[in-house]
Amino acid sequence: MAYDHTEIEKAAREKWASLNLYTVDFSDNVKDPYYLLVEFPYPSGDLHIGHWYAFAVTDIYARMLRARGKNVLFPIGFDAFGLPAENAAIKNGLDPKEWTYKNMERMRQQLTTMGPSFDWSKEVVTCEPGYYQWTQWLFVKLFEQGLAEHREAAVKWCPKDQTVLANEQVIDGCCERCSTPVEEKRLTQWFLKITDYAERLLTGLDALPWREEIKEAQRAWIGKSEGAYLEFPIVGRDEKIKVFTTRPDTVFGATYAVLAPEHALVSALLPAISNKKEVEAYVHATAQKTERERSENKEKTGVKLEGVNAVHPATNEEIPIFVADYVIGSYGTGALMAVPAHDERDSEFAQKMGIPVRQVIAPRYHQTTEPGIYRPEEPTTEKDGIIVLIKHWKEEKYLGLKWKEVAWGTLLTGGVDEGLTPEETVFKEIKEETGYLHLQIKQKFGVVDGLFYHVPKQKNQHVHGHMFYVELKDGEQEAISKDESSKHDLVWLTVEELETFLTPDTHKHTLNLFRNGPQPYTGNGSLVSSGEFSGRESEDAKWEIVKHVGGEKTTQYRIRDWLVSRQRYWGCPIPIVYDPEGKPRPIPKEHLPWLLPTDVDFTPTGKAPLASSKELQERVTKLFGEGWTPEYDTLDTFVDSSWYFLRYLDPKDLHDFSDAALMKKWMPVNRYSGGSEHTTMHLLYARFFTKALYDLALVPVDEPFTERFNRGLIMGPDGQKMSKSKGNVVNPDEFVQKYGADAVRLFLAFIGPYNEPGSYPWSLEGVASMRKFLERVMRLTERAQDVSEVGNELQQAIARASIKVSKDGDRFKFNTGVAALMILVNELEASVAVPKTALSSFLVMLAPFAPHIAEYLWEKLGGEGSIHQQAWPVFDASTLVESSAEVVVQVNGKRRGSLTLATDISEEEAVRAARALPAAAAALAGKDPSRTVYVPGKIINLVG
RNA sequence: GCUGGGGUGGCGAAAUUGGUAGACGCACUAGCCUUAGGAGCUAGCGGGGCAACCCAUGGAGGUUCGAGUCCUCUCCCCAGCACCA
Repeated sequence: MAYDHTEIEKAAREKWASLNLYTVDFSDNVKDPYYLLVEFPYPSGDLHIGHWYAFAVTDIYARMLRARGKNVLFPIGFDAFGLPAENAAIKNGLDPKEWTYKNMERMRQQLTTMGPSFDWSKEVVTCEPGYYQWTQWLFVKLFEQGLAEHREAAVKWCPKDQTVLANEQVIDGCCERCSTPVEEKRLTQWFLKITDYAERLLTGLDALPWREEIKEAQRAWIGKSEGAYLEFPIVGRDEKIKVFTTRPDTVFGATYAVLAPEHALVSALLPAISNKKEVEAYVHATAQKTERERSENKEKTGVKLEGVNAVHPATNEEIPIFVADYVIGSYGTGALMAVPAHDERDSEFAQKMGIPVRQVIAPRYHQTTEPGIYRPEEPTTEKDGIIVLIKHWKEEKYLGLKWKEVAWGTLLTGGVDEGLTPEETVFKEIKEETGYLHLQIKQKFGVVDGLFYHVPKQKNQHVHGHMFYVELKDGEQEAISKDESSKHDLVWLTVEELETFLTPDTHKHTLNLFRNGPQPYTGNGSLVSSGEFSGRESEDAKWEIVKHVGGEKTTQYRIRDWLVSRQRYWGCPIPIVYDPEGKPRPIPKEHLPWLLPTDVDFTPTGKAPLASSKELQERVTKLFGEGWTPEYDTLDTFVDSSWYFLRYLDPKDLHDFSDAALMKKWMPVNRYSGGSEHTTMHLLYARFFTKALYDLALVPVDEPFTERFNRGLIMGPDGQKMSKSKGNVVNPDEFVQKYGADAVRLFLAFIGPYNEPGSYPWSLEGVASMRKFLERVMRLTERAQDVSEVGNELQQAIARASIKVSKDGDRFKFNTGVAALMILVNELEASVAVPKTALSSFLVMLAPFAPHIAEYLWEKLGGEGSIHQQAWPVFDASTLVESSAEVVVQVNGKRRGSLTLATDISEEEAVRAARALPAAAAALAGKDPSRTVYVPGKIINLVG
């Protein structure tokens, strides 16, 4: 029996078609419904290996579930609107519609060669009026709900092609077609208010059993941050600068305010500004910058608004106002309070501009090295202290204190006594502890908090350490008390020596500030120089401070409203017309579908192609009257794909977008398989649509997809991403011709875990080995014979495979599923007789993976109907209960051998048997084990 | 930089609640069969050692009778976000 895969595959497909195997029966109320969804393809015209990976592997699961008695909906369609069709039109003068339909026809043929069990009767094509009229209807629903808005916004513009570009057409700030740097242009655009759903899109994630990776990517995209609005009045004016901050606890450290160049206040303040020209020039220069230039050059720039000042809301001090492009106009309020001591960007800007830095939070160190590890369980006393770095009067050396009682190297320290300032304490302590008399405080580094266990005093201390740098003027010294000199030795060290000498982290911190200059501290800690809040925990005092300065708690999201206008032809027309006043009006349902006109010019002219249609204008005039004008933009194709999974349930419905009863039964989608590139945009948009429609009572669920799996990527045979320029592109058709569709399916299933987004190299030998496996299966079938009873061991092997393969399918781990089938084949091959019944069970399990050859061999065995109508082999639990098992014998946790023991043996007997094992006895060297661990069926550990 | 996911043979990868590390396959080696083989069959295949054994899941510690799996630190790779206040 030769394996003529071409003939076998053709025959199998004809058989399935004649039996109409894959049309899902919506009226079935007995079987459990299961909705298995794969992202529908764009009809690019050529089916590549990635399509195979997406559809053929997911098909394995669809088939497996059907065999397991589920009523499976496994639909397919085309995401048929989009740019490539229009580019083909521009480049080669083809009609986008013809081009698309021709491609779809070709792709349907190619998809068929995979042998997938799609239910084609549910096919959805987004560019068909029967589909897009409902995209339009849903848009109108959102518009009526206030979720679609018409407003001005910046768009990407290619000056060379004279056309607006979609975000995804901008690669590294350049036009994807001509590599010209993209500019921004302001146009009135349609937005869907996804921001209204930001919080629900975020909290909804918690209950979804998706991989953390996917959920985190969505969380990052939504970008929630909690903070407050604070207001900084402008001296002598009515306007106030409203800022957003997540760190109101640092407000006392705000030493200037910054406005984004596009902030409305900048132009409002211009008359009052004395350096008006400079400010205007800066604002203009920023506006000229492309997105690329802004993100490339992270060097801080900005201009001070001379002649105007803001009032600090806590201290009432006047602080300067700057305009700087490191502030993003569209985030928060487009203005911020700058705290250079506690924000990296503000620190950088302040250093460049020479703006004062004010520390308001003390960095905190818990001592984590011996001696003096902080003991959180014991009480802690708080006090102020000093940490002083002292320079020698002649040499480049600094004073270290080497403690005698403990292995502790420090700078000079001391407690600040009642009534003394830290500065006074510096003079006092230096004199007392070292005897040096003449010195000068050169630098103050602010405050650092140290929490440590004071070994001599035997208690925890929390010291607010005021850091100083002091230079001795000369070596003149008076005698110090015995008491002082007995505690420590004075040593003069270089900076490098000091670094390893110092024990407490706070002292290392002091040295670091001396060597590297001020660094912003962005953590939490005790507040200092913060008026009545000084000494408080920054985190605890945060919201009280907001209240104190008259601020308002608020939450900001990074996610922006979804811009859905595209100045493109091949898309769903936006169902809007403008009345003579220019007000947008939704197109009434009776005029839907609002057809895409055909008399248009696609050549990029800087205007939307629909504007060139005479028919469209005539249509509007005829239906709505003189003075009414059409909307010329079309919808982003992500809108089309945000609800297609609802349409699959009722693709031909002329009266509604879907069927309420069917949605109730089939939604949410049980499992959605797709690519990781759709983790944020598509998945968020589809979730947003579902939630919005749920609120309109149009959809019965508020999350569309219960499970989501991102599949991996197939790389070229060289392990590199496939690309024409590398010449490593794998053409699936070649392999299908040579080895057959079943071998290709098996290999794709076997190549790696399907439940994680890894990348797997294609391998010629790998596909060939799957072909060999299938040939072995054929030879095995030839050996099959009628045997009255299947042996127990074979029965168990089949049961093991059945459980393993279905469990692995549920986890989307087809690689180990295939391995289990291979193991079963190995066992069948090894058995003297191959019972037909055993082989049938195997073929039913192989069928989801290799549907064609399984069908063929099923017939050879004389099976009735189609193998794809057969039930998955299910076994009684008792089949798997084994009377004996191999148990590993360990001595002190090391393997010394193994025993085959009855599973119901007592621990005592098991241990006796283990001790009788020569290797175990030798390892025990005649001694009795002090303890034994027995895990039945697994392990016996004798601990000596 | 931040967040998330990972590091296991020459390669793709396996490993329920902690319980024989490397299943299954590729490549490779030896042998058999064959006119021949890009076929088939048998055996081997983490490292060291004649062997008993010893060492091995990025590295260092720890918990445990027992750790790829749990904890702490650290290095490296991948992905997402990134001047988001």
